[in-house]
Amino acid sequence: MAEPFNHKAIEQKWRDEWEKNPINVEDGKKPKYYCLDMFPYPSGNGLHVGHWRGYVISDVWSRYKMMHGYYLIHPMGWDAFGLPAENYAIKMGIHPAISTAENIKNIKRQIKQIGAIYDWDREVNTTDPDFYKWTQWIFVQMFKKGLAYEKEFPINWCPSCKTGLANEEVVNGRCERCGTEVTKKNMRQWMLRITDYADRLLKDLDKLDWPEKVKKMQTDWIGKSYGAEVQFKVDGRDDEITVYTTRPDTLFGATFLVLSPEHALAKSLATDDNKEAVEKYIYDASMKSNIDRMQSKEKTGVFTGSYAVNPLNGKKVPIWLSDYVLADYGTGAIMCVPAHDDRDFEFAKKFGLPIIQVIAKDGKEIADMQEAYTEASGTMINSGKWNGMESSELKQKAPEYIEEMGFGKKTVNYKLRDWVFSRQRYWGEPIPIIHCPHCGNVPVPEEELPLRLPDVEKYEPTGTGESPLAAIDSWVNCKCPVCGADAKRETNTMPQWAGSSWYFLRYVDNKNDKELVSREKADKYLPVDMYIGGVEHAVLHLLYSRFWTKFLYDIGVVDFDEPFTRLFNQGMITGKNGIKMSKSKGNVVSPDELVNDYGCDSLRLYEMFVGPPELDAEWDDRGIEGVNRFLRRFWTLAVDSIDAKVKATPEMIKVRHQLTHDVSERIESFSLNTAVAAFMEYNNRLIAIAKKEGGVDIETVETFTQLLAPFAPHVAEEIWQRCGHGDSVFHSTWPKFSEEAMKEDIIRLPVQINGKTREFIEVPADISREDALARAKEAAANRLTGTIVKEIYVPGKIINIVQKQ
RNA sequence: GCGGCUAUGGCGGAAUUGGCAGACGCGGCGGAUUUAGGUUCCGUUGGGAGACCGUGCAGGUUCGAGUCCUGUUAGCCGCACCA
Repeated sequence: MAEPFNHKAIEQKWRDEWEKNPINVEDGKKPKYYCLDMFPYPSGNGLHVGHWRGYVISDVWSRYKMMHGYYLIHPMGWDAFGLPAENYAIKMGIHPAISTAENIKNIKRQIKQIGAIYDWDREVNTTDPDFYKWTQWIFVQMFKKGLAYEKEFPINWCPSCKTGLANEEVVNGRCERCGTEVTKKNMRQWMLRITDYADRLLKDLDKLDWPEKVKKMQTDWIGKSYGAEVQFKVDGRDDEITVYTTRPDTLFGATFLVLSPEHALAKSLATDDNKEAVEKYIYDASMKSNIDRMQSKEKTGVFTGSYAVNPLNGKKVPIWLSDYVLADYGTGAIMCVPAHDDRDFEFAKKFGLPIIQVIAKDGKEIADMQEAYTEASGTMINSGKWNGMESSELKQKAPEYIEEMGFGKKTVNYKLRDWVFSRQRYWGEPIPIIHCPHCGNVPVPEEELPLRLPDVEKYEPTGTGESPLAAIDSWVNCKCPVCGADAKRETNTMPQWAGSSWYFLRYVDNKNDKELVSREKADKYLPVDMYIGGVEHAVLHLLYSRFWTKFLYDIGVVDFDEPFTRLFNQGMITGKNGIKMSKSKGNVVSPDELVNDYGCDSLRLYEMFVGPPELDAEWDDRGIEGVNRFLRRFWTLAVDSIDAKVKATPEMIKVRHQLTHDVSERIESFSLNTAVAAFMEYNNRLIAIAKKEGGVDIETVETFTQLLAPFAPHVAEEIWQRCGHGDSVFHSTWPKFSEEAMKEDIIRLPVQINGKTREFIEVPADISREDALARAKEAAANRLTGTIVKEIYVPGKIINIVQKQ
């Protein structure tokens, strides 16, 4: 009898052994494979079983790749700057530098329990000056290229976090971090010109092996649209109003203009009669929060009293203000064609403005229009020289016509805004800029980087719009590096997304003090082949990283312009009833106890077994019993079989090939839950065989062990050693299967009568159609009472006999 | 409102190109071992007494539909006046 399975002893033994003799080593010949986890921010709550899942997925995949002969880049690090870390520090009353260090220690301990094959020599920490030196360096390069610039304008402001936010950080009008309603605040900001990259960010999505969902989210976020800008002269004045439209084909149907209340001309367009109402409307709009503005679906508006002239037909159209027109999209002004736009239709109805149809639906004008006809299909009517044209065609050509006629031009618009890059917080990379009264903004000289974050006593956000750094005179006051005059440092810090926008590059050369990454190492190890993490970063981190990578490509730091070739989003582990695990809900399941009771290998297996890796799964502790039972049963089978030394039977060989096939295929298609099911199924089969034969042959034990190794590395390594191997199972080559050897000789074929399964026949796998049908008819003779009208035989699958009574 | 995903036993979930629905596991039930409980092992487990019925619901295509098509409902996620 086998000795009992002692997970603690086995796991400890191999943990120590792998530490002493690392198994992932480069020999200069192996190709590289870079499998990356989204690195965690060091939260004070530690890891729960949901965090484990992603790390186990990436580790299974990494080890699987390793057994295919790759040298792995599989690093781990800490995203330790930013709001989450700082808010936690403030809550606990501990300096963020200290709390961050403590949390990293704890999480690192927990991550090590996973038994993943991380290369800790590559570890990075975004708060390490040796790391953020390069974050600052990238900013300086962007500044030099004109991609980082200062601007004063109303930005999103979180009153709770007391800092400005990027558009990407505002979710449904609330702060992405704390859920507080975001307000507007007019502030001087550092911006990054991500919009310069909009087209490339959009186009290059095509070459990525990413979930369609994420690509779509980025596409929508970038929001490219094609249309035209059209200039309308203000009647009786010199001013012009430029509108942006995607439907220039409907220009003849424009019966009024609407400007956003923030439009530069809004106030001055008001005639004396309307002045009061207009000013009140502008004021009211300025007091509305984003959420109010989003929630009030009912259109509001005010007439300015002024008119514009439709450049196409010379007609006077009234100019209105309304907050449904966004100030920061397009030109902040639109031409309204109520007949062919839902919003314009609603507005026109409410305020009694004329509706002119210019596209004939199904060849005629709509008699009693109840809703706008928004499709660009139909013949143009009421459109002067454009009459008779096809709308869809005109939509394409109109921008050029307008350009030729000289009152507008073809344009492309994006929803993507430039990245608000400064934060009025302490815990971030200081922006390396010096404000000189003579030279303007001057970057901190590169040789002076890193510009260290000074130690402060008061690190709480001030709420005044100034960073806590502004209070440190000795730090703020400096000399201009260009002219030597008294100057002041920029006191804003970078957002939490700065370090994570490029950290994956640093892993491959994390000790380089001359360069961000050496070109040699970048060429050798980058880009990331597989990136694994949650979907919550679809438009934040993943968009920013792509932007920074493209920039680094442009300045020659790296030779690729997309950082993550393949992306996998794992589903979330939730508590009962799909409720997100959180400390406040009290439904957090910690892995620590489970590791202690069942072992890391069992928990790893269970994490994979709970469901498809890409879908959310509800955690249920009880399920771990099942995988633990499997592991113990396999242990017994393996250890007993090693002793028994039985010879392989044809059945064992066949099962071994089938197992290899099934597991390989399921891992390859990322169906890790069914791969675990395959282990269990084949384990059951092999136990049954072993009962008959006194064990299974050593090669079958070895193969099973190799296949299991990515999932349960410790047990696998132990059994592998007991099979007589001196080297690690992870240095062995992934088992191969042969279709020939897998084949069953005799198969059980279902026989259907009129599509319903009635009988089964056992036949040779290569039986001919005639023989199969004959056997089927024989078996189902008493049911074949009618006339046979059709006979279907799908080899290896099914027989269906269709009869008529 | 628009877009996407999901819907299968008591539960988590399996089912290449349409081809035995419910693999695998949890839970349940019965038995063996045990002084007993737990463990372990064996058996059983969609519903129905049965003909049969069963993949959210209603149709359709097909010899055959969980899978394809049309419509519809519910839940989750994303976007949300982007002209």
